[in-house]
Amino acid sequence: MTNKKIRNMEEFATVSGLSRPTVSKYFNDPGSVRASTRQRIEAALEAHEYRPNIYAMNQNRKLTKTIGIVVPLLTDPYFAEIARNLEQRCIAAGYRPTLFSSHGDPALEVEVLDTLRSLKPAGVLLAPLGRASDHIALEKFCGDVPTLIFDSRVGEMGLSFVGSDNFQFTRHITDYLCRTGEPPCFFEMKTPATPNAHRRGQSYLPAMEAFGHAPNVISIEGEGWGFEEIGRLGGHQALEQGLFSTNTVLCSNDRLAIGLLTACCEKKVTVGRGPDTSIRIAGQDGHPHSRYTCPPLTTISHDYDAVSETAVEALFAVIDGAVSPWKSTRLEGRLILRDSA
Amino acid sequence: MTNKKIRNMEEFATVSGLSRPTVSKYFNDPGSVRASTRQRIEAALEAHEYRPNIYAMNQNRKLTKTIGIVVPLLTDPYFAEIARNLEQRCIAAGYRPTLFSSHGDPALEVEVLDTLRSLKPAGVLLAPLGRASDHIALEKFCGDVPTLIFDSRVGEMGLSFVGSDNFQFTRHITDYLCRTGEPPCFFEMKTPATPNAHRRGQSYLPAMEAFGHAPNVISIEGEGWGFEEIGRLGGHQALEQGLFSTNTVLCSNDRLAIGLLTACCEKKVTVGRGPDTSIRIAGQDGHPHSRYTCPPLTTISHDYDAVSETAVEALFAVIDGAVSPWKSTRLEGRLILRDSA
DNA sequence: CAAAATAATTTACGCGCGTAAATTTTTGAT
DNA sequence: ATCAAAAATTTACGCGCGTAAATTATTTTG
Repeated sequence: MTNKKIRNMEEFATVSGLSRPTVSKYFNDPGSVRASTRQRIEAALEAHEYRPNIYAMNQNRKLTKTIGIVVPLLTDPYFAEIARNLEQRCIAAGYRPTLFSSHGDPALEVEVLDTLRSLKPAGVLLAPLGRASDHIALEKFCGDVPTLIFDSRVGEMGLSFVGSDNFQFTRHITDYLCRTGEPPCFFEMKTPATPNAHRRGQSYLPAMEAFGHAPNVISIEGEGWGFEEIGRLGGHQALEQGLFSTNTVLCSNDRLAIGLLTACCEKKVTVGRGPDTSIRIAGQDGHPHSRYTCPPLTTISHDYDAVSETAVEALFAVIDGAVSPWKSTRLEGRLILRDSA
Repeated sequence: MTNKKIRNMEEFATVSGLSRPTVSKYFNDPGSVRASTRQRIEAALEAHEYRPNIYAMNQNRKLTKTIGIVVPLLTDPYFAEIARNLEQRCIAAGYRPTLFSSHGDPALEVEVLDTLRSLKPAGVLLAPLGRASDHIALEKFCGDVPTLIFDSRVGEMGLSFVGSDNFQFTRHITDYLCRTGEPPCFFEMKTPATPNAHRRGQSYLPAMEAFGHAPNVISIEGEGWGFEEIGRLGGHQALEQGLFSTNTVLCSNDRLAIGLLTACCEKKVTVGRGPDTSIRIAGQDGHPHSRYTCPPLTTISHDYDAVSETAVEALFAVIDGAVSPWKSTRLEGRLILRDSA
């Protein structure tokens, strides 16, 4: 490393013995310059540690190398995990991912989108809040920025949708529960935040019918994104009022199940599939925490990798110029058998 | 809203009947222009929806309005929660927070810092990985960017340190456990990732001594940030080999405790403080999930709000020109009594 | 080895804004 | 009404880079 510091691309071009436009080309696409030229630049890069000014770079580009990743609630490990997955794929593809959380607030979601718009991103991976989202604002944003919707579908917005097949989720785990014991009651929020929850509720009915069982849906009160607490309170109520008509409960999602497990614990109701337990509980999502509940939670898991890869690939294809009609891709879940059911 | 779109600040200044430099002043500090001028700008702002180009703005500023927030692992709800807290405080203060996670990887931590450097942030709130961090790279970064270290202290880096008083944490909860039952064993990782864990281990010994009890530290194997799994595996081993000399276990942190709870569940060891339970388990951190374990976890909680506020205030003070010597602020934790101990 | 194809260079302009200095206008107190 | 202080304006320059067009150098091909 030499002593004098490089201030701009002009100076850096000089020390590497090239012209500024050539160096500029390199930074915008290292593959667009001759191999020998590339080596000279990379050698100079190690010797002088220069990095182009991002702001000056992006000012004149209509599209940057930024990818926005937006999730409804980053404190939910499920979204944190999928965000991490997406983030790493973006980096691997040479983009600069930037992470945003709507924190469960529709107004904040719109603000995030406004911020994102001014960032001129090459594309955005957006998991919307769902029901509470400002649909008009979302639609408008999708018109301005190449946006791929994931996790929660809202209309036919954006380039495409990638998520999980909620019908398959519920059908599959209901099948399992029916085959291995009493048929499950369905434990859900009365006014769910996302359309996924609605689909799961819808799917429960025919799945039960196929086995000739009468469905029993317990819809509990509760607003917002504090699912564990909602599940816990609703669980207490359901247990007290004897709303569970069988000894098996399928929860609309894992966080609700975690709350219900806590309620059971507080009520001294033993959970599990053994002979000395009184209730079976299953969730849906494959939440990162589900492995560590007591007992460990039987659930049907998102295919995190496949969802992430499909979403990212679809977005990159469009960024690279592909034109394809809107479509919805829904991936199947994998049953994870543990002790709770 | 009128039809023609504003392309730049020049045009926006024209429609609002002002000069560009005045408008520029407004965007850099709305309070720096006369009230009547401010109103005219804000009226025009609503009528024409113009937003200054961030890239052009930041190009000529040596310091931007960006605040970098870096945590070791965003998929850990503890860090996600504190990041959310910090984020909102930054927004409230008129800054643009940008979130980064090192994902438990020292190399990635350095990359994040490099990215951050090129963002010319007004300041950075950094929770380092700790032991695994590249100390030289961190030190260098702190020399370039106003950086406040939080959560895990590493030397005397940056402007200051804000975190929790780990000595008080362990002393306090050990006291509680000693007073209410058998004295606790201490369950920890042999090679912890953060200095906090080390302090807690150190603090356990004198706390036990004060009660005249012999300490018993169980140090388990395990590398990385998968604390629950490490706790679970270590828990199985400890239970099988009878390493817990009393019926009470204090874990170095909540995630380890969650893993131990799972191990107990898998081994049919009943946890709680009732007469019909065989082991008491407590954690440390006030992890967002600790309320929903089975049984709910007794723990000593970080004061999330106070830590966040202190950190943010300290950083803003320096950004606003205050000069103060490096100092370490450590806030006390609050005991949260639940059913596990 | 010459011609064609490819890569690099030179030259030149503009992006959208920050910002400094000098000037004019407005404000608020006397 | 008068005048000093404060605010806004005008003027002018520069930041660091993208990018286009024309030119020159290098590599590849037949």
